[in-house]
Amino acid sequence: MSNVQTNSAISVDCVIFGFDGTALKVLLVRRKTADPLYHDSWLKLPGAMIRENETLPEAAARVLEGSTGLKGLYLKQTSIFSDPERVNADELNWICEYHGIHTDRVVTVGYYALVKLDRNMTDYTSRQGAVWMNVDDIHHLIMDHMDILSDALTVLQKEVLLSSTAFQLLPKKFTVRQLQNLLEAVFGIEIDNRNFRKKLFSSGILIETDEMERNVNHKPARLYTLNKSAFGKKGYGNFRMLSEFVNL
Amino acid sequence: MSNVQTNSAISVDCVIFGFDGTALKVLLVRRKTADPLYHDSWLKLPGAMIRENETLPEAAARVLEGSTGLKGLYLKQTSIFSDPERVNADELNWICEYHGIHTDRVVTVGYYALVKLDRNMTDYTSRQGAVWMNVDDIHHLIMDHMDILSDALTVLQKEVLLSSTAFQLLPKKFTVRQLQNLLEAVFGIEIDNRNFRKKLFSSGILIETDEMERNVNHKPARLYTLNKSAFGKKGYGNFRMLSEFVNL
DNA sequence: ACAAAAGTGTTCCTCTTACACCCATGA
DNA sequence: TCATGGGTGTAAGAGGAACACTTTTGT
Repeated sequence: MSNVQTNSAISVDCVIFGFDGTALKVLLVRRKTADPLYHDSWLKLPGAMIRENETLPEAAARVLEGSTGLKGLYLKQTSIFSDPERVNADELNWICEYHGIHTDRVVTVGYYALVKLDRNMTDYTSRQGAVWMNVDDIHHLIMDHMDILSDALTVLQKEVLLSSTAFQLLPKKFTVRQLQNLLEAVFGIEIDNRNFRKKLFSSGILIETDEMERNVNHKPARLYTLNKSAFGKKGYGNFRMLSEFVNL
Repeated sequence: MSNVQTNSAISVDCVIFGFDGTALKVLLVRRKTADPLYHDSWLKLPGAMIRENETLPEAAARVLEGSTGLKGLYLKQTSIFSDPERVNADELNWICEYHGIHTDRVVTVGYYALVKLDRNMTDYTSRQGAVWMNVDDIHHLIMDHMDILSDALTVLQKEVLLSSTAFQLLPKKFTVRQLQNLLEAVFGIEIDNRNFRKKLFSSGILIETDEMERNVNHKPARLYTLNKSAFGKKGYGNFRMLSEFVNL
């Protein structure tokens, strides 16, 4: 009864989704190493080891704050990646050296976060040397980070369908077209603009403001805010879902 | 840079859902201890510590096989419970003693499994001293097992809505009424039988067999099987969802 | 014969779909 | 004045909701 594993290190890796009004992007960082061997596999998801007396969501929030400079962002756990072979010997060495620790095994927990991609955000992240890549253009990441990313995208899609999660990717005041673009980007579909507006307005989930877009070289669009009370709280029953507006 | 936690023990706890044709149940076990102090908090979810060179899904499958005698059951990870305080000092002592290990912290990963509750199953589990309780009747479990259970139920509801997961709870050949009861139990709703049949048959997700129920003291119902190809594979686009048949 | 659940159709009405043009702004 | 995306209505058809009685079996 005692080949029980007690010396695992646990890490978190964050898939930080951003939406710029048109395309869905993910924040990637470069691994810090002098070894030129890793040059073409540098890109990875931001992550960290958990510390003593820290919960996983706390660790993920710490990574998130480090990457974006913001606290209190939307954050949700996806899956755990626990294959004893997920980190090979070289990578384990790198990790132990980099963190100054000794461990036999690293299990990682995926989180995804949603941020509003504006100028402040891109300024901050580029100062850190991080990059926002279009989800569709990411094909290789180190270790099993592609798996973590795909998994997060699947979870995001389900969350978006069944809750008001999508609005975490939009500014407080947004246009109908931004919401439509977001759903089109997340699901890779096309939506009829007229019918979309009809359903959306009659559903009561949007509150009209008296503000308009500014500095666009076309007719400015009206800005709306989300009517949170039109969504249910928890559990089901009188539960409104964004899937009402999407045909998959 | 080195208050990094490296001596966590990782456990899995399984929420094993079963459906008997009418109600949704969960398999609970009693903690093995001589201490009478724990008498009224004995019930818990079946679980185990992970072993070296074992992935978490493997550990969960091991627990599942131990509890039900069956291999290859549907199994899905839900969340991680990582609060350093989730296991108090007494409980940590009990765990270390029971498993013959030393550790400072136990992080647990929730899994849920779906089983078909038939006579063989209940015979097996009652021989083990485990009990199948109605989901609605479970109010207290040890440690944070209630949280793990609630979380699993929420994930189950989402899965059932967006996939063919529900059929894992039914026998290969089932009646329309069993499927209806299942959806009613999982979501706590009522469904109009005539309209349900109409939608179901026209959707093409059921294949009619030429078998009937036996030994029921009313008109025997026809048995159907699931037409798996009517559901999409992965991702979205031409994706059929059970939510088509449910109004929340 | 009785009890218990299976199985079956129709009507009304709502909601979905498909589709094309004018409008307001910045350059 | 031109280019760009914002914003609007209607008609035809499909699909959803509500609703009650007959059938088949075991006891």
